[in-house]
Amino acid sequence: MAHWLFKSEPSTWSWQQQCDAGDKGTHWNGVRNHGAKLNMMAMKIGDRGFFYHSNEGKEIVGIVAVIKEYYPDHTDASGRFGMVDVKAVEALPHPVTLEVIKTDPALKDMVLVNNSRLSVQPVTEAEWTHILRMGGLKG
DNA sequence: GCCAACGTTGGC
DNA sequence: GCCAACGTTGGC
Repeated sequence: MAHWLFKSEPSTWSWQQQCDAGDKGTHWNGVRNHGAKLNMMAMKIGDRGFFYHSNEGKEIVGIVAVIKEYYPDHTDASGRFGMVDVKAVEALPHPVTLEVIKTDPALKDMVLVNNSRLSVQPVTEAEWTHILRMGGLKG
């Protein structure tokens, strides 16, 4: 199972809103970047991803699951981009901040550190388990 | 609010 | 198909 990181500005779409959407989940629409698109196309149902708040907070606040694989984004007039559906799984008891991530040698190769503008990113198994423990889960 | 980094657009 | 110009993102 692959792991991912979804970025969102809380003022546009927050973790709280994701939680309020419940098990039905929501469309992760609005992605207009080919790198992010390729990552979404690689997602399978059941894959997990971190939910990261950009600009405000700048921290990983929760975990989402992919519940629908890549399909066309009806909000994209050009028809070139698609989206997946995700639902909230659980919150991190201790959100992991960008500041902490940047100072941790084990996480120095994270895409979040090296290409912070990419809105949907892959996360390695090592990074995933490391951050889960830092966040207070499974550890 | 500023600005660097990056992606996209469009003229050639 | 190249590349300059432009717009957007997101950390600071």
